[in-house]
Amino acid sequence: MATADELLRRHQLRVTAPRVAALEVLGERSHLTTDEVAKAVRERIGTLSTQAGYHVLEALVTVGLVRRIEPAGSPALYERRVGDNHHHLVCRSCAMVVDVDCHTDEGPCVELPTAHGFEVDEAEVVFWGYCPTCSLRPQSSRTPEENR
Amino acid sequence: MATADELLRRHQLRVTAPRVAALEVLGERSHLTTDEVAKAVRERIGTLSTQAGYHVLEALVTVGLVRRIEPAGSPALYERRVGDNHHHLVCRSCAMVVDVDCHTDEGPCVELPTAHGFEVDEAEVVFWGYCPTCSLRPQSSRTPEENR
DNA sequence: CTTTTTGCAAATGATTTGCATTAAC
DNA sequence: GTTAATGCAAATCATTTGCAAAAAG
Repeated sequence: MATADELLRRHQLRVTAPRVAALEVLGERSHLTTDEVAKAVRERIGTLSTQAGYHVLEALVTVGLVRRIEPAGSPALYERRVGDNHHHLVCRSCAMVVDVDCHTDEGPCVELPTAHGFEVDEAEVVFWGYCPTCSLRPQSSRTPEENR
Repeated sequence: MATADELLRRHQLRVTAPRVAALEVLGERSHLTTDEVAKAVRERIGTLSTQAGYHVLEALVTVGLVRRIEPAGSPALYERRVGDNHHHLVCRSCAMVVDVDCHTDEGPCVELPTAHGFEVDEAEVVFWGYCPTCSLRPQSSRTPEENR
């Protein structure tokens, strides 16, 4: 796998400590909020303002190095897996997010609607339910972090 | 079709003017924001506070009379079509939302993942793209309201 | 040295919460 | 008369914006 530096250069982004650290953090853990990324980056490089956290992630999302997912009701989450069209399983109780691969050998697992004259470029699939732990104790007060 | 009064009673909700009006409004127009619903309700019954608008919609969503959809980056939208597992086409440019029926005679159009121990109860599918108008003039500044 | 990125502060916008008042049952 | 719904105010939380300072190329 390419280093963070190479990835950034390849996408015409200046190589800065916050960006490198953010890419590395997201390479290790997935489905992190802006805040969680910023915190982890701070642990690596010392400081990072909240706003810089937003800027960094925005830049990475724009060039396609990072994917932003925004499950209803929670802050945006970021992940490194991009372009493989995987989907997400979200727990209604603790907001834990799990990746789900799209297992259909014969093309995409959802057919893109051609009607309505829309130019569709992405299908976003979110499966809502309860994770194993929350199924057992539904009024769980665990935080998503505990599950990641 | 049942009247708003009947629907509310059936779901053990007190029959109040704001709730009746909200149901009626959503029976006529779909994909409205809290604000748009509140405005339309005011036109029917005189006044309604913003907060009451949130309360009313929350109550209707909770009993399943109304569905809330939350496309990334925009405020929540509400619709009366519930339980038919239809999906949404969202324009990246003007945020217009269009319903898409799920055309698969042999069961649901997306297979629910059984792995990971999740109890999945809903599959939410959002198709992102550009509506016909925005495909032609991509930097469109039209508002979603113009399209609904 | 030029352009981009970061840091700081303030603003925005949707939504939630607490509590008194009012209306439904 | 009880309980639930509404109205009002204030608070919260994620995110955006504007601009000056710092760092990358």
